Amino acid sequence: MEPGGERPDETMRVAGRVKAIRVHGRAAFVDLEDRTGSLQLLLRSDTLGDETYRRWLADLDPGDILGAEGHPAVSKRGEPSLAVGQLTLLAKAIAPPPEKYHGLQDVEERIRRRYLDLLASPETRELFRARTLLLREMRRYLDAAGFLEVETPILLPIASGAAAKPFVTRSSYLDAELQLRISLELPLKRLLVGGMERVYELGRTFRNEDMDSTHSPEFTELEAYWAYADYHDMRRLIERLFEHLADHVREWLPNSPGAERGAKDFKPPFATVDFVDELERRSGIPDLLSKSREELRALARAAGSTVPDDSPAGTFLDKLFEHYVEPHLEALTFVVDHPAATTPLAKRHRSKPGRVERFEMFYRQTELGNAYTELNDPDEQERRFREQLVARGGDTYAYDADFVRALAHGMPPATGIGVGVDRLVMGLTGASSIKDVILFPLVRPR
RNA sequence: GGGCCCGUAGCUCAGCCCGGUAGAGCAGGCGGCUCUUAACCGCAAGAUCAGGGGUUCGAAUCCCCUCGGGCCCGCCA
Repeated sequence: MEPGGERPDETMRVAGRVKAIRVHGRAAFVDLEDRTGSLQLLLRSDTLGDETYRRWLADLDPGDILGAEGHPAVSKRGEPSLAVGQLTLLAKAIAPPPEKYHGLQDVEERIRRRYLDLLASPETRELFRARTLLLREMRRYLDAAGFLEVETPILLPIASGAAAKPFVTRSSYLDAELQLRISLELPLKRLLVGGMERVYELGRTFRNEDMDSTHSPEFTELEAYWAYADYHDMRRLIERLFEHLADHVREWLPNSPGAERGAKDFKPPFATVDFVDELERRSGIPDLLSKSREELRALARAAGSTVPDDSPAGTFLDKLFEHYVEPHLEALTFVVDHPAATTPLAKRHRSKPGRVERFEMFYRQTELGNAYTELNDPDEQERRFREQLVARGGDTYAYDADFVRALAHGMPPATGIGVGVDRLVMGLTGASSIKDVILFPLVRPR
């Protein structure tokens, strides 16, 4: 069609939100936007009748949701348009939208009133769409690998499977305290005992800790458990998943420099460092595995840690690692074969004494996930839980007696992994705060 | 929990150092304009300057406290 042209024989109907109104006396342009994009409506006094034209414009505000019917046309400046014959107000915007050019800038308002952020910012809409697609792709990938998605309890008598403070609530009916889960691990391993050989859960986990750019009190975790496989198998599975997601994110966020970098960084091969060797190298401290709890505590203190004196030995090793090694883990790195004292749920290493078969993934100084060859010996599991209990201070792995009883019935040798999904989405999209990838992050009530 | 920074109209910002009683753009109102796309032109309106207290003849501005947020540290798989 030529500029100024119109097809009076064709009729089109559209609906969307008014983004901008430009009135020129007896003609007006209205930008209408929906999920597929933006279309210019052309309203003219001469075709609509002056009274109708004036009444419609008088009632029209940015943010209104309209239905429009008319003929395809091209404006004199060449913009594809709809020459409107009928206009229907579908919803009135009483409150104004954010500033039309700068959008919503205030960080707090963008989080507290996410609907306005989404309304004003296509980038925000695209990011959250990408998040959903990434989660869908993780499910597809695991489903195709023969894993079964399951749902396990969020409300539990004792939250265990990790060292963290739980949220506490109550059941009126049971007249009993309940805790919100801090991990998915123990229920999923019970399913291995029950003969479900490949399971995963993708769901919300809760930890009653401080919030910052990489910690949210409720966050999304992926955990997968795989019978008759070990942590080498798991590493191959997760590396292929990362590569798969990296290929997709570039396509879903084609204009995002953050996603461009993420896609590149999540392509294998990835660096590998041995937990103990790397810590000894970076810190200059020899023979870490032969140190007593008291010696480790003194070393952690010297490195500036303030965790309680009666924390378990593994906590001090973790603190030393966080202080000496983590700051160097910029590129995606697999840290492997941790000291046994740090990890009560992992199986002892087949050849390295004092170690477990474990890997952790780090990207930009932040842990993305954690995997083991799972401990399946009930007697040793009980001992390892009890080692945690000698320490009274700090957070420890809560003793879950029924879990030990379940292991006594035989859990197949298996590997398992936990992934911080919000952090993975951050890494793949280049987001710098966990709040940027959670639609409605927890904020202090006003 | 500690340190630093921020909070001015519905939105985006200026004014704060150096105290003199709040200014613009967008949105909203009124008027003009038949080709704009961050439309434009004119007029009028819109602000307990986050809240409270203090210093001062006078506080958005200086000081203290509180609330909310951001960043760093601590704590946290």
